[in-house]
Amino acid sequence: MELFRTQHNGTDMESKQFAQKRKMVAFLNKSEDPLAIPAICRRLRLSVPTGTKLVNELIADGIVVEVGKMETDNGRRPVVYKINPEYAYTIGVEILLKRISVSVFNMEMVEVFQKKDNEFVLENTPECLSFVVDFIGQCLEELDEKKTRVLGMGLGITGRVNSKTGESYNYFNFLEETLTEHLSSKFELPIFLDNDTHVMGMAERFFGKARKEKNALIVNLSRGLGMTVISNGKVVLGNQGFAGEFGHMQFGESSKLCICGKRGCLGMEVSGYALEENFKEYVKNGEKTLLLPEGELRKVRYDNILQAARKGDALSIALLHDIGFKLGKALGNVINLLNPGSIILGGKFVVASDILADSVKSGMTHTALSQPLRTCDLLFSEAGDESGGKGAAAQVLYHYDLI
Amino acid sequence: MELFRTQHNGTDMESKQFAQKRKMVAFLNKSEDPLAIPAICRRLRLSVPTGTKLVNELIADGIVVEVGKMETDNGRRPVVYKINPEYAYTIGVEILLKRISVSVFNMEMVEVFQKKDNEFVLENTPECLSFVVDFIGQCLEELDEKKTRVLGMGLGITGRVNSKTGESYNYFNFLEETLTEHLSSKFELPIFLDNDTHVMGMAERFFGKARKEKNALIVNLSRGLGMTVISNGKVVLGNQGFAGEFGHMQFGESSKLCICGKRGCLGMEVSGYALEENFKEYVKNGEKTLLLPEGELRKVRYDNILQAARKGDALSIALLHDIGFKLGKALGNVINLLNPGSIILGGKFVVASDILADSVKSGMTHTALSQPLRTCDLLFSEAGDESGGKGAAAQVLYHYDLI
DNA sequence: CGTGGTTTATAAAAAATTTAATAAACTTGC
DNA sequence: GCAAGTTTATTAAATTTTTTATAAACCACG
Repeated sequence: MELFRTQHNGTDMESKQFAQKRKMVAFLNKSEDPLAIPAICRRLRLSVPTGTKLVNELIADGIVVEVGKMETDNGRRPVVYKINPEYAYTIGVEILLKRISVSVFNMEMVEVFQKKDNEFVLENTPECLSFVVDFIGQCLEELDEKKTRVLGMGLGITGRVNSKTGESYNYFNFLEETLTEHLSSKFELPIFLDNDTHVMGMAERFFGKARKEKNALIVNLSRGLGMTVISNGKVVLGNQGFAGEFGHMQFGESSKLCICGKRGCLGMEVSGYALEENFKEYVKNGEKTLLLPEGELRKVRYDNILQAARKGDALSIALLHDIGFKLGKALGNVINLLNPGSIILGGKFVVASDILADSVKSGMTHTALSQPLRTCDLLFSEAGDESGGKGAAAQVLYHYDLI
Repeated sequence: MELFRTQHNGTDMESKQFAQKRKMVAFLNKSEDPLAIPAICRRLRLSVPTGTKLVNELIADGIVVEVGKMETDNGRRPVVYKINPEYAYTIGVEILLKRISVSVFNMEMVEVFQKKDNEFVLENTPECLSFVVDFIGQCLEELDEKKTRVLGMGLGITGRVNSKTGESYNYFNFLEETLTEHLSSKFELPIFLDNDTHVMGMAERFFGKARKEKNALIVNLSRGLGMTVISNGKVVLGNQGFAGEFGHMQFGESSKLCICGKRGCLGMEVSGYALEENFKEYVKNGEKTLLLPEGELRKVRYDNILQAARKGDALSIALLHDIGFKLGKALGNVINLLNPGSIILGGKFVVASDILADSVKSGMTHTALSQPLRTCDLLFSEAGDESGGKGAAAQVLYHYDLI
């Protein structure tokens, strides 16, 4: 832990060795496979004897473990090493409108602890904040001896967030200090904050379908619409961390008033909210659907419409196609601007990926230039609904250059 | 030169020292002010005696020069050092539709040589390519002894370019090899290729108004419309280097057919071309203007309209306002997506910056969210019309991590 | 099944770097 | 104007790192 917790900025021998060890740990943790000492030494420009010395010290500290001997084509087989998966842990907290979850991961990002509350309702009140603090605090208690080996805690919260200052604008904005400062003082851990969409994008970038992609767009299509932009392998946060407000881009033909105060926001036409609204309007106008009469119209949520579409409900499918086409057109514009290698569609809408795929692609051809479009893959996230915690925790590893 | 030309990948002493020297040179060249040995050593985690040794070797190689003693508040004044400005040179070539220019810069980016041909007309023919090759070749001859000290040549060419592979798609696309390969074989120099807009963006990023900005948009508004996106301090090239096709984003209300084969491209409404078209249409419909009857209508170029606007021609001003407003609306969308800290307007339209500023800002408020808009500055490039060479040459320095 | 070729690992010798000590240059305060 | 404090520069001693040499592990080929 000392290796990450303390800052070594001197020019003395100890600082240099700390820096080398940190680079070594970074290299080992970023590598998919265990590494041999000669390979490590080539990368770090170190002689084999010193490399061996440093690795042995890292083993003595419990940071690195020996894995075994590697199969090679010729020559003596090297002993290979990896980061001790139980050396340290990261915490990922997801605070959504109707759910809070706390996940704890080991160095291999295996979830070693999870606790969630699906009854939770996010409100911008001190009571809600102290519930959140208590909830996280309980989880920390349950961690027992692991508690002392936590590198940091990453949070993903709905709403607008300045991930650079650690401020949350929509929720818990009544504090004197920033939300990050508040949580730091409560838990005495390094805290990293971002919005739910960026956190989902991080998960996709580091563990999901954008793992090998240096330029990607990750769309979060659930009740709202957001985007994470990956350029040069890094998440684009922008000047204040507000980047990715895809749902508030003005592409639309509609003139519905958005909560942001503008008309024509894409999110008013492409989102779970829009799906609900459109569905209700069509049904009121006498359109038939498989969904009803099971539930009352006002109780229908976009999740239900997505399920109905999967079951073949014509109205739901038609509405989804419409949304997919509009989304595709908007994405085509972003393709022209950023030339991504792949676009990953995530969020609750992925359950209807079969229905969306064609309409999104069709929309993209309407606006994207053929050259950048040709090499841009449209993929659907396989991360699942509860991957937010992983992305939230990834912020911690990212900060320590371990990912 | 050896320091940059050769690759040192070993773990031996010589490679390590080469790597350290390269880092030292990078640090010195990136610094605005000359640096003292203790400051260098702190950054490179080196003891003062070794730092001194390396600096002395760099001086012996002619790479570094002593500047003098620095004023400090207390203590002995340190001797400060900088890169020898005449140690090496970079070449920047700009190949536009109606101009070719070759500039040579020293390490301080002072132009030590320039040659241009304003009669040049870019055509996708072998003849035009050999003219270009000859033109550059002549410039190299005229460099005399400096010729042996050229780090590399960067080119900015109109049209679509894959800067990663070095291919040019619109011009000189008849070659078996890539344009970069072709030029490399002709000049035996490291060659770096990108389009004119990215090259202009590079100039703005490293020497212009985006110098201290990690997240910026640089708009190239001339006869066409392009953009360079800067995120996390780096130029966003995208998967194939096509990023920045702002002019082909579909925001427009117009349905004019663009050369790309689509309708509604922003460049059909916001560009020098659009300005010309709109002007002609209005004049045909009997609108009055100060510009005519000096020239015939079909000879009017957008440059003339911009000048007329500066002189107070009501029609030209009105048309510019319209373009500015539309541009602002489109930029507002990109603000929502990327949250830039500043937007720099460059290209030929900057002569009318006074007229554009308000209308662009007004357009931006129509689409941009208030939070990201508030901290986004709208600036106008001061780089001037012939700064493309500087940006082209910057590619070389960027490649060697000297900028 | 042994010899030659290849890669890894370890131990002693050689080289390079850091540390510590000292001198030099400069400011401030009395 | 001199002593105390601060920072840079240089030199010699101590430490660390690399180099070299040697052994170990493994494959392929005859």
